[in-house]
Amino acid sequence: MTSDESREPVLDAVVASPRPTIVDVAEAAGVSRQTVSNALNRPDKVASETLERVLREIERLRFTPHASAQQLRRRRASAYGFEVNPSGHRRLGHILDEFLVQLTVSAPSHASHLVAFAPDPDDVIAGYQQILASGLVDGFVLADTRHADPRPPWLLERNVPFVSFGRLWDLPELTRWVDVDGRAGVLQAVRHLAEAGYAQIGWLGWPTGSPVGDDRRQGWADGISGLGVSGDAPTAEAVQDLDEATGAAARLLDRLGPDAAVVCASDLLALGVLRAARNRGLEPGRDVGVVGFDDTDVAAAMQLTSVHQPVAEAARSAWDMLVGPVSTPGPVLLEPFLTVRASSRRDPTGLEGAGTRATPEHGWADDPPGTRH
Amino acid sequence: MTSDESREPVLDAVVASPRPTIVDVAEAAGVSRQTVSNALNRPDKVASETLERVLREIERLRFTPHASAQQLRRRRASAYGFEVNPSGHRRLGHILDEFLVQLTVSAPSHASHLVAFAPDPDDVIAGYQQILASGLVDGFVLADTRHADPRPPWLLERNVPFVSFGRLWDLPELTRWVDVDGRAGVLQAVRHLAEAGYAQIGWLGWPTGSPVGDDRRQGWADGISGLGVSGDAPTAEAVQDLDEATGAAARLLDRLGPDAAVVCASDLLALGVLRAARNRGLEPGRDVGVVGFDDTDVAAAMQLTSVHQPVAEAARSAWDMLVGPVSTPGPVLLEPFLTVRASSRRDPTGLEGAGTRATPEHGWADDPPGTRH
DNA sequence: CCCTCTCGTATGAACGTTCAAGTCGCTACT
DNA sequence: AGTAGCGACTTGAACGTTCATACGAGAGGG
Repeated sequence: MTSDESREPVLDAVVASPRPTIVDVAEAAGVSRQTVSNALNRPDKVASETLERVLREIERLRFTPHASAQQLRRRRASAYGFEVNPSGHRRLGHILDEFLVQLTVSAPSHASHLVAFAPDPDDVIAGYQQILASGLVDGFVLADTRHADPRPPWLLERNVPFVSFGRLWDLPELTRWVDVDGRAGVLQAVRHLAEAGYAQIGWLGWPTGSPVGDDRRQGWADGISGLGVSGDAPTAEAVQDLDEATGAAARLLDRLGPDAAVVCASDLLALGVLRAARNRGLEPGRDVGVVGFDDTDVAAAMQLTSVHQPVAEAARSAWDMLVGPVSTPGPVLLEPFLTVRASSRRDPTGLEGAGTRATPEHGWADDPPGTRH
Repeated sequence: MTSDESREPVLDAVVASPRPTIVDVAEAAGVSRQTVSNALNRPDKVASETLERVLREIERLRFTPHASAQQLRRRRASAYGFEVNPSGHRRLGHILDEFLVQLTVSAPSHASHLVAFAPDPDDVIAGYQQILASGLVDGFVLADTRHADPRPPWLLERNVPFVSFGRLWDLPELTRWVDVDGRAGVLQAVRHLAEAGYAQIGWLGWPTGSPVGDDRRQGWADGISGLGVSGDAPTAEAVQDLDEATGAAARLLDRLGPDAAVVCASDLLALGVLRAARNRGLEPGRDVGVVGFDDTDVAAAMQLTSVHQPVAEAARSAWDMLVGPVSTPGPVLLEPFLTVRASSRRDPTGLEGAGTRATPEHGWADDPPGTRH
């Protein structure tokens, strides 16, 4: 209203290109810095008329708060570190890459962003220490938690916020994780195969001892006993390597009767089954059912039925847990779903192509009526 | 030397946990803020004795400069945006994911870091605009440049630093890109197949019109004519889809004589050839040579010879171009290399497993004596 | 009528650096 | 001898916010 105390050369138009500051907006709207700040951060504290005027000026001047200044003053980066690995063990499947993408997609709704970093493999903790000490990030999203992982204890000790994608098997008292219920996924696979009419369902997994692998195998065991199909339920083991898998699959097929199916702990292992089957003239789907795990693009390419992880939902949960109130979520265990393709269909529907699709093809849309526990 | 003007309670030990600031270091070393700053940023401006003392205190107090404060004062974020996409077209191969990882690995040596962001697909530019206006990033690394991509002109107009992974086909005057010489890669593949003794070498590519695909095809054409193998050199086309590829491959095989080989524009297309070959009882490698492109993990899994892109080197070049002096690099075109697997070996060496390896297996170590133009 | 309370807004200071412009002492040129 | 120049270091200010606090006006209570 009273607008004649500013005697400096007031220009109506946006003068130069240098980014406008909060002070420019304040002057233009005839209020103080703080009111502009409030208009953005605590709109309820500003009289509605003033608020409107300020917001109008913000729009007109195309003002965007300067992130570094906010970070400095707020003493918070609103950023989180995500460790990426020069794919030594970039096994089949970029679940983690996809997880990073989904985290990034969800970041804005938490007024945060992600900073990628690659610690020295010889001293991973130092990498975390450094990026944290610089104030570049407030915390971390862990993925690919190893057995006896040094990171969770280290972070815990320093009170650094973090969340893990993948259960913290070593630290049962910790609840800040999201994971996908591998057991439930494999259970679904077993039921699906039983319904499809396969006479016998075997398991091809990793050597016992890996928590993830054991969990998935448990799903198979539960499925088998639940069906009462019991009788004979052969299993085989192979490490994550195609040749090994092919060999193990061949031996497994020897022990399975006709019309059998195999559920696998990974798409790569499943690939081994496909290969072993073809080697003896069996057509996947028609002659032997095969189901993989992870729904990698290889699975899509090979028309392999596979258990799909709801990565987008996992990312959302991770954010909630990371930035939400300390009280909120507890651990989250998500139910995966099956992407059915030709490798588990006995009917010859898909013969002209390579299989029809009952489920969203690439699956990447993610998250059906996603269930959570 | 003179150390008795500080009368405040001087504590020798690190007192509280709040992060030490440059002032704490200054006091501890008996110098001014600016000298500490200089010790870190312009060591040549500091007397060696003082320098040593300051650095010692920095170490002792575990001082790390506060990134936000630096960014604010320097008016530079030393950060660059990298757009990630919710993998609609996450076709076979995570070249881009791997590129992101390698960029991240190289970031520290340029005193920079990467911020991932996912713009609204309906207004990509707005996403760039916003993250830029907030001062969170100084520039961008583009990847997956589309035809008629709006981003390069937009960035150019605003003088925003950027570099592209992938040629800027639309803007020949722009030189700030790194790319992999697809033509040269395919040429290598053709020569390799000829040496291996395949009688005839066909091409399975994408429909004409995509710059990348046409470039790769040119490598095949060059290879064929260079070898004088000429005569009959059939080609076929398919879009990036396994069924299409399998069909096209079948038709292509019909037109090829015995002992022929096929070079493909992608691993997925090559997968189609493998499949078509097996459908008619041909053993890849022994009966028909197959080479793919991208050296995805699918290629590794299927023992498919493939052209490997030196992604790590590409990332390094991208950084050089992005943060280096305006004068430096010009465009960089990197030579890919061939990862040879069973699918292009006529001898039966690999029969017990699935093929022996002449080249670093997973290839991810990247970058042989990487050649650059 | 005075006192207290609340609401809306304003002011000074601070966050932790680096820039720009000093000061001081010494050397070396004219 | 005067002074310009240089090297080593210091000081005030600024970067653009938000925190903590203060202020003034009006409402409500005794």
